[in-house]
Amino acid sequence: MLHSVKNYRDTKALSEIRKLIQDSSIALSHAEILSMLNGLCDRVTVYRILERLVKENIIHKIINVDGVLKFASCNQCKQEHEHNHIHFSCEKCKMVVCLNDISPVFQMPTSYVIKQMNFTVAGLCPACA
Amino acid sequence: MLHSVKNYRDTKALSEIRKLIQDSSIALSHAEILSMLNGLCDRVTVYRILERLVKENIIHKIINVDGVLKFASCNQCKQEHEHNHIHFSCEKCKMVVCLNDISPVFQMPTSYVIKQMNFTVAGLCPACA
DNA sequence: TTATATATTGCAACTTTGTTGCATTCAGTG
DNA sequence: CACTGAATGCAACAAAGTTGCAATATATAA
Repeated sequence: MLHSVKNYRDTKALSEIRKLIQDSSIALSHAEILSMLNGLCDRVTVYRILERLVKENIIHKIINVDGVLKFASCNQCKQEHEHNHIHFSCEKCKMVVCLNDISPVFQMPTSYVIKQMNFTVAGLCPACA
Repeated sequence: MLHSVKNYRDTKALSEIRKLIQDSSIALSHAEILSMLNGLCDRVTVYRILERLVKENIIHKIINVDGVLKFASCNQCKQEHEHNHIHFSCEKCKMVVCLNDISPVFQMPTSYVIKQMNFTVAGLCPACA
């Protein structure tokens, strides 16, 4: 796991949110995390912790088809942060999952500088199909 | 161009918004469209017209990396509505453009039912690079 | 263990974005 | 011209996200 650069401190809210995301097989939204925390901390704190974890490359941000932000852990990421896999967003149960093994192949014009990618396929997940 | 199914009516706001999107080389957000209209109609009307135009397959919806919705015309779409091209989202000038010629290739597990796709690559556009 | 510096939090207030209900207005038809 | 209902504006609301600041808690040194 990549290490903190700054003097980050270990708090109950931080470790709990980190655990929630790491233990989840699907990506979680801010609202979902907040309710799972059961009042452990404030709404604003969740925003700030998620922001930190993204910055630290411990979790990554996914936008589902409804425009809702979801967060998932970066287990599959090696040294380099790799996000060029596909995310699947179920239209029925709203779950979002990383399909880490599937990397789309495409050719960008050289005039563009690529920094990040967000590939989302939406439809029905195996459970809802 | 695909035709309206319902008894839609031609209003100033509708034609103006349609023209704005059609004439723009980049995708526009609700906020951008609203300010370009210069008070021609209400905020809510813009939402409703955009919703209609998407439903009519005249424009399509893109989610940029910041989670902001953008709208672009469907010029490149043939009979069938095709959205499996890449969208580029510039981190600096925030512009979003459809790269209609670039279709990523990938293989999904058969257990998933695919209904729509959203491929966004972010970084620096040719002008900002 | 205690003291200290500062990272983190909670709260309040605010902005932005999007939605809904309803009375009014306006486009299209006979 | 009159009529029907689609479209609009307005107000009120809800959800999502941000910011400033005082209070609190964590890591480190003493």
